Amino acid sequence: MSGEKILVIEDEENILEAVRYSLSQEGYDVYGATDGEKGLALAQQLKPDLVVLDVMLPRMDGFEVCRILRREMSMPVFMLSARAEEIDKVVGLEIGADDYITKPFSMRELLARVRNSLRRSSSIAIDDFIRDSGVYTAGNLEVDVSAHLARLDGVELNMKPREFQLLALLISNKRRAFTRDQILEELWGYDYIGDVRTIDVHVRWLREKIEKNPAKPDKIKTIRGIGYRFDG
Amino acid sequence: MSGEKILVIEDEENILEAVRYSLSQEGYDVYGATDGEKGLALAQQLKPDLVVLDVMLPRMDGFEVCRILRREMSMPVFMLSARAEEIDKVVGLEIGADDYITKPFSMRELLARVRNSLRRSSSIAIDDFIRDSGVYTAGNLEVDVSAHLARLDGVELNMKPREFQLLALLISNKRRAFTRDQILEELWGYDYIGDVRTIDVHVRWLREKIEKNPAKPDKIKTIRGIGYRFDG
DNA sequence: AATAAATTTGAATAAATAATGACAAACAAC
DNA sequence: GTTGTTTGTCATTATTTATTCAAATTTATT
Repeated sequence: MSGEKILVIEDEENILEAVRYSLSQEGYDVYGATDGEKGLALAQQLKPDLVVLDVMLPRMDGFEVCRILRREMSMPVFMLSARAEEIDKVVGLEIGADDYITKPFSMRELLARVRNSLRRSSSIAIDDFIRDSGVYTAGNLEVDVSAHLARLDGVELNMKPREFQLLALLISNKRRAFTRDQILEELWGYDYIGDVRTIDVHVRWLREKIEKNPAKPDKIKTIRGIGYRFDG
Repeated sequence: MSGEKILVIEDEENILEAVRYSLSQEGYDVYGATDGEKGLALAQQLKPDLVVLDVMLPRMDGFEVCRILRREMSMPVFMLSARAEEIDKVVGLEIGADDYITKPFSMRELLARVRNSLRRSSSIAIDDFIRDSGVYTAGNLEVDVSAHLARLDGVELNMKPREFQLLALLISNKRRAFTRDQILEELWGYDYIGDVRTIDVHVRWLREKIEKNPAKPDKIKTIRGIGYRFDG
């Protein structure tokens, strides 16, 4: 099982190890370097899919490494820094990092951002449906994502924002089963704290609008033990 | 019913008790410690599923405890801190907690986060091959893991969660014989306590759905003395 | 063919999960 | 602010599924 390669450049061993461990758990191949020069060399050799880069590094600081990386390669770069101000100083420098994460950060946050960033480029991606301006249809249902509009038998449905998001997510990934957790993370965001059963309720409302018989849905199917799936 | 073990390390008795009480109510087995050293010792002995850790502790501060825990074990660690500034003070020091919660926090928030975190880590085993989202076929049988769907002669089968997991495991490892123990470990988790004969029963349900003649199976073969094997 | 061991099958019970309905909180528009 | 709308939570009910156990059957071995 070969995951994507991530290079972590960080001089504090504890942080390096913690990050390395968490990312490995998620299935990535993680490589580490403890100073800027080594990190840069390793990056050039490995061509990782993503780089996590501390700002304060011995031998060559994170900004410098980032600048060079940016000249040569195009993977996402995440910068870690001790404090917000430290980053503020250089934001004007237009280093070109893709994301800044300030210490102390939670692993949860880092993982979520990495996941988000890499998802785009991976093949089993969830459609980035907000930018996606496609029109999806399924039987008598028609969903125009960019127009933010859904029609049933040609008549416009009055949808609440959440409902529409949910519908858009599901219909733009027909026949893919989503767990409630995936839906929460996708629509509510990784840091949302809430009850997964909320999803059930939204699904119910959605069904009332788009299903002929909401109790026997033929569009949004329940996958017991998993979640929901849109069947054309 | 044995809930998951949670260790709370917090020197303020009120908070400790409040947290302990709330978590117990949710069905977790909660243990408490009032200073860093005791907490660390208890953690090493208990191997809890999650640790809630105050930043300011007598005898050994939270970051130190976290660092050591991180080196030795891999459970999620939640850090509690008085305020954002308190964390700022130690910025540059060690990090690596899974989540930070700043005081004053609501019990509801803590509970929700704990619940989320544990839910996530407990469903990793199953996700393992859900992530492996191929489509497998064997004769007239077709299994689409990402859609969580199986078809026989083109018609959709109505599968129970466990049945599907079992089928997915077997068919994605055609011609490999699994012992009942391996199956249990793979699908139920290594720490599951239960009768291995349960597997037989699930195999039976499965055969009834996918075999022409369940008594003379040509897909899921019994390997006497060993277990089962999927033959294409 | 008899015996022992393992598996299949059937049925009962326990447990888990989802649908539903009612309510409360958050948010936006006025 | 007040009103109305949207969103999220919670408890209840209904349903489905998992598990265990024991009896019947099959298979291997002597």
